[in-house]
Amino acid sequence: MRSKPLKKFQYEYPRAALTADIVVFALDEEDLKVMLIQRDLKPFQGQWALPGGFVRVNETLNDAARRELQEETGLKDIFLEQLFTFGELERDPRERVVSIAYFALVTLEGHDVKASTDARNAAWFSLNELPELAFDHAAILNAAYQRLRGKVRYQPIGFELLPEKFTLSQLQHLYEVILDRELDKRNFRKKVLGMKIVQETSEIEKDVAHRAARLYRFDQEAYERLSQQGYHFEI
Amino acid sequence: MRSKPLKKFQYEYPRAALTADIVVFALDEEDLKVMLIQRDLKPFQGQWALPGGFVRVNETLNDAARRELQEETGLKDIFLEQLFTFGELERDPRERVVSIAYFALVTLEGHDVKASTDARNAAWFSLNELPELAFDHAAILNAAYQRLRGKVRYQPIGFELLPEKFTLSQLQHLYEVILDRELDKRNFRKKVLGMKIVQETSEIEKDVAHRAARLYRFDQEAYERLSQQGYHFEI
DNA sequence: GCAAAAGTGTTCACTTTACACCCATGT
DNA sequence: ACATGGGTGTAAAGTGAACACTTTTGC
Repeated sequence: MRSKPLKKFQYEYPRAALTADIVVFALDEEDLKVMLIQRDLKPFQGQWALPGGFVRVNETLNDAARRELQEETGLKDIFLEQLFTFGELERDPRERVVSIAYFALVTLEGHDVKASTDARNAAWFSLNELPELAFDHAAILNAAYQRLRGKVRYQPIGFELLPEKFTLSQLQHLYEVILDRELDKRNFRKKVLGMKIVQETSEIEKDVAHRAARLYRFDQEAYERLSQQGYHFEI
Repeated sequence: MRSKPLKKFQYEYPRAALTADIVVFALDEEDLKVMLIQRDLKPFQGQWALPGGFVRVNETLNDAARRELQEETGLKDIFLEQLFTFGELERDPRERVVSIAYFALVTLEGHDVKASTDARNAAWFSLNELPELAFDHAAILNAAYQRLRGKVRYQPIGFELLPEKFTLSQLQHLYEVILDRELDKRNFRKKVLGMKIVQETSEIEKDVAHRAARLYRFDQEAYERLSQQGYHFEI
């Protein structure tokens, strides 16, 4: 075993270490999933934890979150938003660590986790079947879920969980899973189409054993135009 | 000039310094105010800035925010909530500093800033007449204002800006100032009284040159009871 | 032809908005 | 008596919720 490198960075007062941890949500046919990684180092070796790691002194918090996410799970170019900063004293048994938590949304299609080189320890877990988590990551995950539930109703972020083209039933299912209640099909469609922020495409679903549904796409520009006019998205 | 103390705290990698900065809002007869302090040290010496300072390695982020606030402004026991963490690289010209920003609400009555010992540099500023601010504090302040505007509509935090007993006109004025639009008196009163979370007291306003208004108080318990029953506050 | 999901309107209850006058008090 | 804000109701419009059947497609 080699000796530790020389500790070269000295300060007048002790300093906390800074980490970024990311709660990545995705949606499959069944329910909401979260990405977890299995730790191969102490502490909590072998336990599941949120992807994340130390913030470097010359990178922004956002950059750190994106870098760690890509290194540990292969995910990149996804929706990412700062969530909350966790700073309890005993979060990490080794020393004082303050963590800036992020939450991220991703479509399962086209973001193959297994394709990533260093992701042999990464896996999706259903929110209902979570393993025990390292550190205070259960609390972070919970905060992220609450945020998602709150935010999805008045900001059009749900689309980040769907492929570019989707059916209205998929969209409805998304809201039903996240809000954990059933929605009325006719009222839902009326509302969504009335908002004028989803665009009908000329395509329909493929390979389904029943009538194929029309595909729509989220119209970001229309949304921004309406937003500026004081329009208020709400489901 | 004495020499710097020995730098005793050493780490394997360089670390950012951590600060907590607080945006304190209050309301007077006219409009929304923010508490600022005039810096007596470099950098930005003499310029106005948000109250705040370094987080100690063995105190939580909340504790740091409360401590700094009391040290610099004398304010204590007030509504305080984490806002956002600012981590751009060049926020502070000296070195990498990550700041956890808080926003706070306070009643002007009973929180006399001048009574505080170390607050000779603290003052309230109207949001419309802000001086140039140090660091990225203008951005922090703006984020706090947006948060206040968003949050006040669906959480009963506005009461934190009023004295314990208040008139419905004061409450309406509060929403008009924060949301920056006029509200209809009859509709406002109907809505607020219909929510059953303000309690009529037997008292009335004093020393006004017109008919004295009835005083009400916010009923926290009723609010929590209703919240648990799925009730959703909204103005 | 049957299973499975797509697609489509109307009614009723409730909520939101607009609006104007008399009342109580202090000076 | 007058100036100042306090306090009150109603009607019209708009929004949200409940509800069931026909259509299309693959097997």
